[in-house]
Amino acid sequence: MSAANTPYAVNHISVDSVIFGYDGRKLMVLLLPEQVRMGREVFRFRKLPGDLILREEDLEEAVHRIVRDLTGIDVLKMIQIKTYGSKGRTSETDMRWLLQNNGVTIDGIVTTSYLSVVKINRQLESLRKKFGFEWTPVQGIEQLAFDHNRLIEDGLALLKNVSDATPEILFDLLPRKFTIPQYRLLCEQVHRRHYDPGNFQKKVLGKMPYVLPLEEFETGTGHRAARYHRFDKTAYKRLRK
Amino acid sequence: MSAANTPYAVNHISVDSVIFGYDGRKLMVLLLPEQVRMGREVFRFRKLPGDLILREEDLEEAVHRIVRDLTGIDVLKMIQIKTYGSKGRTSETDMRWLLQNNGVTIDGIVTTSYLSVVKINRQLESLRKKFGFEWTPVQGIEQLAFDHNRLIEDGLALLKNVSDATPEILFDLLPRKFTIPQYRLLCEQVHRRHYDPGNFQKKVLGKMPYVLPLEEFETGTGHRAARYHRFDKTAYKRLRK
DNA sequence: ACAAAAGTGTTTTAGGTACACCCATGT
DNA sequence: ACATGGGTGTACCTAAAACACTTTTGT
Repeated sequence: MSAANTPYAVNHISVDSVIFGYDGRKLMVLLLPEQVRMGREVFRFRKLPGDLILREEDLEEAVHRIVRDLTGIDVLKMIQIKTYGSKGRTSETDMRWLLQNNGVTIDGIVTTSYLSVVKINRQLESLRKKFGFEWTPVQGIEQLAFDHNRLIEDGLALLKNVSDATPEILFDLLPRKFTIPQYRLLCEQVHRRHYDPGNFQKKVLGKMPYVLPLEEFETGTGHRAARYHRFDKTAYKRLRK
Repeated sequence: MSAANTPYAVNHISVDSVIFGYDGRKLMVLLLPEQVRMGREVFRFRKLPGDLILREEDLEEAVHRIVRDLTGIDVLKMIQIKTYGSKGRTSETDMRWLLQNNGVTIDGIVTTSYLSVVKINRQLESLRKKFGFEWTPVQGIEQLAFDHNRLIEDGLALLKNVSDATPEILFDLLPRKFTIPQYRLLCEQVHRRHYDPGNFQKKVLGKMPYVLPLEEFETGTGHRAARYHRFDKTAYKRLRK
């Protein structure tokens, strides 16, 4: 049904972004609620922020623009996860197949996914209310639109790999002031394993001199209060040179 | 200059494959010689095997087909490296911009690169002669067409990461019979570091029970002959379960 | 005999794990 | 007082590194 005169596939390109957040207890992923009216029925579902890229737009530019438009968030760094061809994919491609260009039917949509992380703070909470996005715990996520569950899995796997090579990314996820147990819980969720609390404490304090103790402690815990720490980016970069 | 009636980019998709080989001494990458006539002048250059994908074709299908067509090689496994947008890329996009579909100018070409490895054996050598591809040492590679130097860099980085998680890939690169020093040299080139020969030997023999010694030795070396070994896939898989 | 690389053995070091135990806080 | 998790100290185990030394081969 394609009207083009070459055998080569003609595609639109879309980008989807897997944005992780951490509320101090659980690793979360950012989702957008959507609804589609089909006659009398209304289907509700949630999806990752994403859209088609525009002419004259590079992939990275596009994902930054789209995330800003859909969530208000100006994400600093995007890491490419993977590209998914149009064949054998779910209804996302079908749904947008209608898009035509001067009678040339698009053969499909190729999707490239990106990983990013954000600190959940007051500013971000106000954006959440304004734009209506939602944080969902990565563990026990529901069935999502399209193949978005897979994108999240692949994104989480990449987050794990990246954080091995570049611990910095996990501190971008933590609040400015955090406790070692909070950091440990985050690591446990990213690496899907358990860490001994005592050993973890010692490793961080002994091997990560860019994690600095503050004179401030948690309150209202029902047990000994944990000390707050902060991530010193300058010391971190100096160490990595 | 685009005649389409939506703001969305319309692209062709191309795939390029970075295929590594190992001759027992040096890590090599497979390149195809090309020449383009521009009036009286003939430009010669080398490039990675790659082409545009066809309608109704998935990315992986396409890269397998293209590699088979261009080199005769039926590669078993392809690992996606990265996708490069069309904007700000070099002349590859320009060169093929001419491709049009019913008056709709394509906005650009998005390229996805794939990593693969092959054993250089007699069968492969005969394919090399038949299809005219060339093996080039990864170290000290010349300036290639388009952004192919970058693709190779990114491919090598991925090979390193993959081989950390899955040592098997390096044995796919080694000949069926190999010596421990050959394996060590390969690891040194992939990981860009030096290994102590004695320690390396012990690590392989002690921690990799799927590397089996043979009753066969190198000859004509000018020094003590190294023992040949082989990779036992069955034992390897059993261990990883 | 000698050079040169294969291969073995020994020692040291660093990092991870297990776990006992003390500390601080809310109920 | 007690439960709960924060945090410290100690012992142990394993893997990696350093390096001395022996073995084998071609010239």
